[in-house]
Amino acid sequence: MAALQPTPRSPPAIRYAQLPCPGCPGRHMNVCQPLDDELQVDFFDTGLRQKWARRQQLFRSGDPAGPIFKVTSGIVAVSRSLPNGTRQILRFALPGDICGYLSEGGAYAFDGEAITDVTTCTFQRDGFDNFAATHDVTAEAVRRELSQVLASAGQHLIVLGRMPTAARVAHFLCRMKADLTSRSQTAGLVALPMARGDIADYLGMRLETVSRSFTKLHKLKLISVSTDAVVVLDEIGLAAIGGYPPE
Amino acid sequence: MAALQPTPRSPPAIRYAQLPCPGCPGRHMNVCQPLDDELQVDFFDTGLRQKWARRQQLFRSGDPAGPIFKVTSGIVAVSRSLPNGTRQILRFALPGDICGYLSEGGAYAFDGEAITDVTTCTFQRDGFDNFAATHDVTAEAVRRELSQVLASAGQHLIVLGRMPTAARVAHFLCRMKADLTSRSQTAGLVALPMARGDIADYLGMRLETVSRSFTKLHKLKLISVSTDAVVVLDEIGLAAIGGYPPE
DNA sequence: CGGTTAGTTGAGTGCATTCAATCCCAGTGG
DNA sequence: CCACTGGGATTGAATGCACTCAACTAACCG
Repeated sequence: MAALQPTPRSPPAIRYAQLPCPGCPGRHMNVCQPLDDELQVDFFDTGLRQKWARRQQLFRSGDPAGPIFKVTSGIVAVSRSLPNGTRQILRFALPGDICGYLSEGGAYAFDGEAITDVTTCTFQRDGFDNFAATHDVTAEAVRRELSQVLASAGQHLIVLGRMPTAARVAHFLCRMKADLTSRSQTAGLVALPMARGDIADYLGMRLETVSRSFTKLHKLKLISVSTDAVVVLDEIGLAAIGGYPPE
Repeated sequence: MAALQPTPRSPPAIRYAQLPCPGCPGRHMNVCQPLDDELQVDFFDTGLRQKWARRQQLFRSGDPAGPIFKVTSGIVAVSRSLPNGTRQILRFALPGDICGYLSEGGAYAFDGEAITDVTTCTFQRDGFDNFAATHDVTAEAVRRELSQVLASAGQHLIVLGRMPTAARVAHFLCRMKADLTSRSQTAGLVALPMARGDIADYLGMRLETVSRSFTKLHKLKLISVSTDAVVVLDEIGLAAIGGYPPE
């Protein structure tokens, strides 16, 4: 479990050098995207750049709610673990995404773990809130980000509740492909920086089943598999199995 | 399916008679709760009271995003159906809750169906947005409502992804009990206005399995079951099985 | 070259599903 | 008043999909 490897909570923090948002090139609606240059500098001046090693914990469910993290590179898994040792990953926060935002009774609502090496722009919570409170565009962007994440969680509920395992994997691949393509990617190549076990924890299945699903989709000539990437051979067919896009 | 019974989309709308929020007595953070009396009158003056029959659709995924609904009595299921006919209920909107808020590309993101007879306070979307834009407390309340729903969706993901069926049902009962207790309810009696099939669609299982789970929990002397209610006999034991509350 | 970690594959089990029968109860008409 | 009907709920039997446990392979690093 997490306790086995003592993870330093706060890596060295470097003050942002008043640069325009490095992770912003916008996949998503984004909390700093709508700001003009001057405001963006003000905003980022309240943030610190931090680097995190793979498998480090950025925040932990139950801990007093501290900073908010904007992922600028790498991937953070937002998750929660159950007493029996299993964990469920709720979402992967990609570059540009915010995580550690939700709190319940003054504590982080979920765990945040670096799936790859990660850099974040780290904001003090009250500074972040104050900025949002005094700048309408940011408040609006936060609202949109929340809506976005909520819609995505809704989709995820459908996947976990109503799809067989192969379909889940197919859906996941389509989703990753769509997410990555909007960030300029080579043809059908979908990078999979996360381990099989992480995908399993995201899709509510076992890593062996993830593996079997990959080979199954491979045998159907829909994808070509390697450890840390997948080539989508038949996007239509894959989307059909994965029920993607919705409807 | 839905097409079988032609459901009139817009039941007769009655203009709100400038009354204080009828559904507000606050289970939750609420979009009209934080307003002072005068503002609340202004706010509700922009809403219409509507009545909906059981199994009527308030809004439909894919339809142009129309009004936003505040449930004032009854229960609305927010769901999405898959091509194969199965559906997943994402949440039950109880009195005080907002639904129909999320949109994707100008269309409702999900379906909304009255599980019981329902009354709503219905707001035009842009009127609602304008009000939130010009009243900070409302904007803040919307943000909190979104956070609340998002945290709840996260919990739901854990249930669907990582819990066996009996635990899902136990969790569901604990949750319903907590929700209803905060709205003053008799001892251990948990009302279940929704059908078994609805519970199944919410918990990602079949109605037969829901039924079996009920009898299983009954045999463990944790609950006593009837069609439209459950008596919780052993709250501790039930919570233990259902992993509720989280952690 | 040995050791470690991640991934794949195989065999067997079990839990939830499917399909079908039965039960229960409220509503209705004889 | 009671038999009939229909929808919802429960129960039973059999199937199958995903899980568990275990062996094996591949890649990586010292």
